[in-house]
Amino acid sequence: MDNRDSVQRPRRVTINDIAEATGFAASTVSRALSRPGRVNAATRERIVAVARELSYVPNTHARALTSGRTETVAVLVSDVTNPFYFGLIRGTQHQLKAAGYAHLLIDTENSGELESHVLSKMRQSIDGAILATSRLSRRLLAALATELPLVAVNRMVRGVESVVLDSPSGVAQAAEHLISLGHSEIVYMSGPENSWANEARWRSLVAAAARHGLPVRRLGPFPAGRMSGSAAADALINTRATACIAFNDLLAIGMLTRLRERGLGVPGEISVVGCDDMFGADFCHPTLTTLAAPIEQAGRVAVSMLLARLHDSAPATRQSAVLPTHLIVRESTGPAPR
Amino acid sequence: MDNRDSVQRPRRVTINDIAEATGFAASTVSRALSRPGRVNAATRERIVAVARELSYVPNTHARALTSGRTETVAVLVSDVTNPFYFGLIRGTQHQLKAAGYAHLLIDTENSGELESHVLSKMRQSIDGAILATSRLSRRLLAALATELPLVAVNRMVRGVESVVLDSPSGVAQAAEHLISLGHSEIVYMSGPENSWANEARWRSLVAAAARHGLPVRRLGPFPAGRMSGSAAADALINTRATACIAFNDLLAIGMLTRLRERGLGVPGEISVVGCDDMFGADFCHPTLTTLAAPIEQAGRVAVSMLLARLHDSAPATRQSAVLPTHLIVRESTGPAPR
DNA sequence: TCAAGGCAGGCAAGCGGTTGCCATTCCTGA
DNA sequence: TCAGGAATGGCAACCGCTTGCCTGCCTTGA
Repeated sequence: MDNRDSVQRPRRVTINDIAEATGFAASTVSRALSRPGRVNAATRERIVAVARELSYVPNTHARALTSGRTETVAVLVSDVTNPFYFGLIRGTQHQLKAAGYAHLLIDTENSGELESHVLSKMRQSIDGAILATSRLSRRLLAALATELPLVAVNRMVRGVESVVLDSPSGVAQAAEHLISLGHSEIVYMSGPENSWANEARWRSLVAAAARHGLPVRRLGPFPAGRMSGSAAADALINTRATACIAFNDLLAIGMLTRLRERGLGVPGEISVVGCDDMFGADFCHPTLTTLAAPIEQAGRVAVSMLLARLHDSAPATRQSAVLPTHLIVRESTGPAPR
Repeated sequence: MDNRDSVQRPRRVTINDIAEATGFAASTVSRALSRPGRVNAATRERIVAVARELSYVPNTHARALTSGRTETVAVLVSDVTNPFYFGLIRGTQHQLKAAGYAHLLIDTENSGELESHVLSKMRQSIDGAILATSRLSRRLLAALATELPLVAVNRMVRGVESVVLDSPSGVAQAAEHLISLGHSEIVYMSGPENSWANEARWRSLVAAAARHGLPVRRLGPFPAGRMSGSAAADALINTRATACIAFNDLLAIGMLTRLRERGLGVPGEISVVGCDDMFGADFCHPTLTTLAAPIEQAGRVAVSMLLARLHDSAPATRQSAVLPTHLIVRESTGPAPR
């Protein structure tokens, strides 16, 4: 077969080359390499040695084709360039690499449609998927989970394994913090409506404020980007409230910029709390008080759960893991103005 | 074949199902789907209709196995969580998605070894690769390029297609800027030694300073992370210089933090210029004067070059593309102290 | 001593496509 | 009228690996 590429890819060494070199059948080579117990130890050693010598690399596609296993896990995030995902990407990546799995990172661009489309299209090329902040409906998510091993991050749905960050307790901490600083009303700057985390945060703020008999208000929804910060800040100023908790740090940082533009002092006149402690929260100005989430760990845990599911045929031991969050107080919060 | 997974993956529809349903041979179906010109228009329409009806999804692995094409491009970055890569990731992603290619993002963890290892292991699963800031040696890079279509970003090597950012002119602009502010010595805060961009920037700074008969100095190397900023700042303070250009924004932002800790005013006492205009450069404190690079565009261009290479059997029309950079002046630079 | 069973290895049938080559059919121009 | 060729479709051989099943042989234990 001639190759019209300018590039000549040298023929790769296959299992058959090893078979020929060792005198064993290809099937034996295959077993020696992927099912150690099935062949004689001496045979295996021999085969492994020759394989190494020829620098054999198994062909993923051939393997996937017959076995159905691809040793690949997809990680779906709604926006790769949202720094919030850093930790997640990092965590999943490490854990997957350690387990010898490939890491397929997919940006779903905040679209549930794209998300499910990708998932169905990819079904044959991945062993499982980790969905970070899925935009899918409960029903759809549950349905997908029956077709493909899935772990959701920051999304809790019956029938779907998940790892979630304990925002409720974190938001409660944030609320207490603001209340202890003398703020008498807390405004929640809402993120995208189809975000589970957004609703979870809002609900826990409502609950926390209720415990203190304080009013809360919700503004938004705002797209979860820095750009939305301006609109959010303007809306906040308009309420004359002195403290807010923003859906995430991106939004909070955007607000900080706008508040300064409009001459409002933070934390002098307004206190701002973010969520996620993402990259940048510690060097923006003023530095941001925020809810730190162990998101990298979440990634690791999610991978562990998924792999456990893939390896043991047993169904999940636990349906979901909850990771603690805690408040990091920086410069953006202070006493309420008198 | 029974399936011991708790999950039942329904048998997927194959090309044969379509063949059966339409009465054509599998080969015809295959052609209708992947080589439109090769079959009668009516036939193709019929087949495509049935395929859609059965919601047929071609099996990537089977296809890759026979054709060698995987419709997948790997994008290697030295650290996914370095915001500098945001634009690159985004740009490559869009362009690849538009072309129907899958985007395999790989973190090489700053290791050339890992980089070449991944590349050789992946050879059969990808059609080509885009190497962002490769840590590979010239020789190795050139060798790899003969085995696999490659486009390097921010790295120029004979025999390897590349898209580079015109740092020389950018650094020159930065130098002029500092000089015009009255600074009489510019210090370069060096990044990793094995970074091509690092050397390129240093060389152009030397050249620019020489044109003005001014001295330059180089400190470092410092790892390209925010953490290294402290060491860099301390080293800078020690030189008593009043202006520096940092290898990248990450380093510059790290320095800003440390300089403030040590009570040095920026830009009052020291001016700092970063490189890349990455996420955060516009909201750190003070906001960072930096060299903006159209990195997202670089990603797009890199993908275009690679795809052109993959599609036309013709060798590259141009070996490398150079993208302009420009200085964005923000708050971190100011007149030299008298 | 011999049946039963375990171990190790080989055979061959795929997995789901792609593609070189061949057979038909029909069109074209001399 | 007929050779030559384009258009269209089918056949079958793979691609590289996995795996169900079979065979031969060696252990074991009654």
